[in-house]
Order: sequence, then C-alpha cells, then structure tokens
Amino acid sequence: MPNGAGGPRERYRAQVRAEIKHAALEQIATGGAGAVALTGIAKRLGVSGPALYKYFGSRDELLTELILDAYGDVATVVAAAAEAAGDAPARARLHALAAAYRDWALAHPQSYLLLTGPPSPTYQAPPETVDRARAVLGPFLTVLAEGRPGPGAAALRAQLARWAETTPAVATWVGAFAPAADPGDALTGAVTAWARLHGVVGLATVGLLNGMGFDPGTLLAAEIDALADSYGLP
Amino acid sequence: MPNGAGGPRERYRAQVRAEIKHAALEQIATGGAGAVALTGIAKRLGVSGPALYKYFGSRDELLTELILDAYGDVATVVAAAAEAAGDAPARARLHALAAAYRDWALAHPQSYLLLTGPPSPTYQAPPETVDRARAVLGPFLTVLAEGRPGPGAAALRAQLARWAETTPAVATWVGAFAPAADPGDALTGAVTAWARLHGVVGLATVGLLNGMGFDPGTLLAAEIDALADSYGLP
DNA sequence: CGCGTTGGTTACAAACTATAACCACGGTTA
DNA sequence: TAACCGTGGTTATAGTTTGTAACCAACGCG
Repeated sequence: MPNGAGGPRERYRAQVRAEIKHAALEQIATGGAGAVALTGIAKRLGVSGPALYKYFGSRDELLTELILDAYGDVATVVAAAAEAAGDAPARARLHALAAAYRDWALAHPQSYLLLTGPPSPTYQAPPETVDRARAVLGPFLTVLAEGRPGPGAAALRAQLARWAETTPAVATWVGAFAPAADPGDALTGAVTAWARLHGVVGLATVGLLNGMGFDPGTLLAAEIDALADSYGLP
Repeated sequence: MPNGAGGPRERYRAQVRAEIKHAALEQIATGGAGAVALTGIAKRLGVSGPALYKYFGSRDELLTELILDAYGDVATVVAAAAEAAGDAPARARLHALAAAYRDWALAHPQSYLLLTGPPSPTYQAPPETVDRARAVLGPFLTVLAEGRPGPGAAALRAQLARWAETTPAVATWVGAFAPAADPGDALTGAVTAWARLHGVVGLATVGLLNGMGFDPGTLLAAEIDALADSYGLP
C-alpha cells in the first residue's frame, strides 16, 4: 500500500516524470504542442530515446497528463481569484474571475492552445477533461447564480435546465457551486461566460488579435461587463 | 502575360495543384491539419513522393494556401448571407451573418481549426491572412454600424477609434463597409461580434461543447441577440 | 546476500519531410 | 519539320520522428 512518499524507486520515478513534464512544458512554451518531441526531451535530459517510454507509454499519454495539469492550474487560479474576491459585489467578482482566467491564458498561451486545440491527429481527449473543465467553471456558476439571464437566452436556458434535470452529475456539480440557485439560470450564465472568455482569449492566444491596436483585456472587460449587465449583477 | 486560361502546361499545373489541395482537404477533414502528409497525398494521387514538391515548395506552403482558401470561403459565405438578407432589420441581418459563419465552421470544423490554430510548430502565418480576416468581418462592420456600443465598451471603443485614426488601411477598410459610420463604433461592434462568434464556434469545433446537452446554435443566437440588444439594433 | 524488478542502453522498423540527381516527354521556336 | 530545353516525373538518399525489441546493469527488498 504505497503511502504518499512511497519507496525510493517511486520517489525517483515521480521526480523523473516531473522533469520530463517540465522539459515538455518548455518545448510547448516555445514551439507549441506539436513541438513536443520525445527525442528532444530525452536529449535535453541527457538520456537517450526510448528511455522515456518507461515513464510515459506514448507521446499522447504525456500530452494527456500535461493537459490535465493545465486544467488543474487554471482551475486553481480561478478558484484563488474567487477566494480573494471575498464578498465583493457580484460584478467585481465576475471581473476578477475573468481576469484570472485571462491572465493565466496569456501567460501560457501555448498551454491554453493545448487545452483548446487537438494537438495531434492521433490524440483523443480523455474523459477526465470534462471534470476539470467543470472545476474551472465552478466559480462562475457561483457568481452568476446571483443574477438571471435575459429574455434572449430563454431557449438556451430551457435546454440547459433540461440537461441538469436529466444528468445527475450536472445537477450535483451546479449544486456544489450554486446550491440555492435555479440550475438553468446558473448554467446559462456559466456557459455564456465560458464562451465569452474563450472568444477573447482564444483569438488572443492564437495571435489573431495582434496588431489590432487594442488590448485583449479591454475587450474581455467589455464583454464581461455586458454579461453582468444582462444578468443584472450589482 | 498569362491570360485566364494560360498555356496547356499552366492549365495542367493548375489542375494538379487543385487535386493536391482537394486531397489535402480530405486529410484535414478526417484527421485535422496535422494529418496532412505529403506522402499520403502523393500515394492517393498515384504519384510518388517528391513529385509534389514541384507544385508546392513545402508542406507549410500547401497549408498556407489552404488557409487562404478557407478564409476566402468564409468571406464568400458571409458576404452571400449579407446579400441574401437584403434590407431586413439590422438584428435579423446580424443573425443571418452569424448563422452563415457558424454553419460554415460546423460543416468544416477541421478547416475552422486550421484558421484558428497553429497547425505545426514550424508554421508561420502569412500576412495576407489579416486581409482575408477583414473581408470576413466586413459585413458585420456594415450591420453594426447601424447601432452604437453601450457605455461598458467605452474603453474598447476609444482604443479602436485611435487604431482607425493611426492606421490608414483600417480606415479604408471600415470606410468600404460602413462609409457613413463612426469608425470607433463600427469597429467595436465588429470585433465584439468576432469574439462572440469565435467563443461559441471555437469551443464547438474543438468538441468542448459535446455532451453538454445544448445546441451551439442556440448559444450563439443568444449571444448575438445580446449583442444586438446592447447596440440597440431594431 | 542474492534475486528480481526497474531503468537504461543499443538496434531496428516504419513514416515523414525535404533534397539531389537524373530521365522522358512535349510545347515552343527556329 | 526538327532540335531544344523546360517541365513533370522518377529513384536514391539524408535526417527526424515515434515506437518496439532485446539486452544489460544496478539497486532495493526480503
């Protein structure tokens, strides 16, 4: 029964795995997900070639773990922002969450691309990613549950309410982050916020906003403010 | 001076280039941009290997051309929607433009990913893409020039107005699509619409919206409607 | 103190991009 | 009409990449 520390072999194994992931993250930061080459990592680590296959079964397995780590990072950052925002007005808290998301993404653009783009043709996203994504969106659920969607979102709200009714996992998820709220309202807000975040951040990380004479943060702030308006957040 | 038809050599060359691009698009449709393998295309075309280098200098050069073609396709589709919408109310026209964009993206998700994601580490986006992107956004400029941004977008509007003032190409662009409008207002609307489009469509094409119990089109409609609201479009 | 798991190596297969050298056909032109 | 040379095609080759296979050494555990 391996405890947290484990034997010395396991400790070494964990450390080497961490080093591999660290080197892979450097590759990603410079060249994107496609630049993660196992041989390159091996060279950088001083070992050679197939040794890495003792630690990761394949390149995709390594990428999967990096993706899950990245999701965890952004979830942590967003949760910390929610914590730090304390009991500020809902609109201010929403802006804080969005800023945390944006800052993380713009600080690690290639990692964000890792989350939002299929890195390799053979890669298949693991199912755990949906749980991680829900963890990221949780705080938004909490904040937006304090408002109500406008009439234009009625159709969306109906679909999401039905989703929450028919899928227990979703109901427990929204229950965990917005206990007293109407699930349809909260989900509508979170999904909309997600789309607006990705709209700005996705374009920015890909570089399509470069040279357009405005700051992505300004655009995102406007988008989030409009969302707060239509939700009637104070 | 090559006329439209050109000599027989040029005709043949153009046809083979088109066949290569067609095969590449099939590869993209199934496996994404990373799946474009020159050897695979060569096999499919019955020729072998390096023959393709007589038509495209490199894999990236082929991808570049595909990207420019895809931008052209989107621009055409959106322009056609603007044409078809005729003189309907501005809100209806905006929805028509957004639907055209969404339909194209969801019909060719991998091509959309080609536009919005760096396919390979070595790839460098060509400068023509910005012109193409502006052509796509043009009709949005026209429609949204009929409204005015809300107070929450004041900072963004100021930055974009300054951009239009300092960059002649931008001024002529907005002048072509929204002659009588205030550039800051029109640009704010187009950029915001672009972000909302990409927010929904980007998430959908990557598959992150799968299994979430709602239709991306519904979300996008709500987003566009909210945009029309804050712009005061009839 | 030895035994076996674990980590590491080299060798190899397969796929890919890209270059080089070379051949054959066919359109253009004298 | 006939030579020419440019174009498209070939094979051979170099260099990377992901993986697998076989083998070796060493370290930790009982």
